[in-house]
Amino acid sequence: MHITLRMRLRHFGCNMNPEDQNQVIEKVIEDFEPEVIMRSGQCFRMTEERPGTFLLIAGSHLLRLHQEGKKFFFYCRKREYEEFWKGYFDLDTDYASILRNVDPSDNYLMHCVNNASGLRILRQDLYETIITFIISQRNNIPRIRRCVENLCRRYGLQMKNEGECYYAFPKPESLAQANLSDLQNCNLGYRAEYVKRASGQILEGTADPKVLQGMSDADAKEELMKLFGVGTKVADCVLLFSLHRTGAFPVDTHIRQVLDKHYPEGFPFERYEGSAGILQQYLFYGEVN
DNA sequence: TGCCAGGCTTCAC
DNA sequence: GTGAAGCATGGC
Repeated sequence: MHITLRMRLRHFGCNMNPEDQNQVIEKVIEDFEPEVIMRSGQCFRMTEERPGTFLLIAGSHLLRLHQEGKKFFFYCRKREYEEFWKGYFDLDTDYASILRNVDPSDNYLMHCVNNASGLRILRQDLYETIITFIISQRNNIPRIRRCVENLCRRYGLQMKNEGECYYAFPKPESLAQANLSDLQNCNLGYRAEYVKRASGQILEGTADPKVLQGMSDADAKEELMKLFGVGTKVADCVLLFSLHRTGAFPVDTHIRQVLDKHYPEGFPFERYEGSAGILQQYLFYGEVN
């Protein structure tokens, strides 16, 4: 498969500046399963084009990723891999060492961890994570994907990658100034107003990423919850999936059911201080897949 | 056809 | 501070 893409790469890259040219970056990576990540409900713009080949748009970046066992082929600029995608997928973190701390007598958690081997907590763009998880509320994942795609096609910048057109995630300016009924036409329903007003607040300086970075988890959560349409659950998702605060533990209807059924005495947060959010994601994956 | 979805804001008390 | 009501839409 990667041979075909290499040929395409040569075709499109023939007249390009080498700096702007995609390359095939080959890596052997442990504990990394793109399909599991795609189905984990963290990101909504990742698809499997064909078995083993994934297409992902994050912010204004586009990546085609091909997998052959533990060998991965990243089709992007080398610099983009180093400065963006490696961090995005959290590839410098040793997940095996984190998972070794899972209580072996906790059969359910052990099952979930083994069932979602290769899951990683992404480091997504702050604004994109805020908006996509505002859209996620009282919504199902197929419809969230459609809503986000509608939003990107309507308000995102059209980009080109070696002749291939795609839409970047919209900027706060675009969504803050958007006509409310146009936003509703993206099938956002009542969330359209949340998206518009939260975008306006972000433009005015609420939830500034530089400010959030210096805050404790609790203070950052409080700051995020100043955004219209962001409550405790969405704030926890942003803390976990964008700011990589791995102690954040979003509780939605699925996790509530898991906790009620498998942890009637309470989830052992004290054992997993600082990493409970990672385990939450394994529990979530087990529940929805 | 009806329930439910990675919940939130508003309002009454 | 707490609890109930209302909210858009489509997947299953």
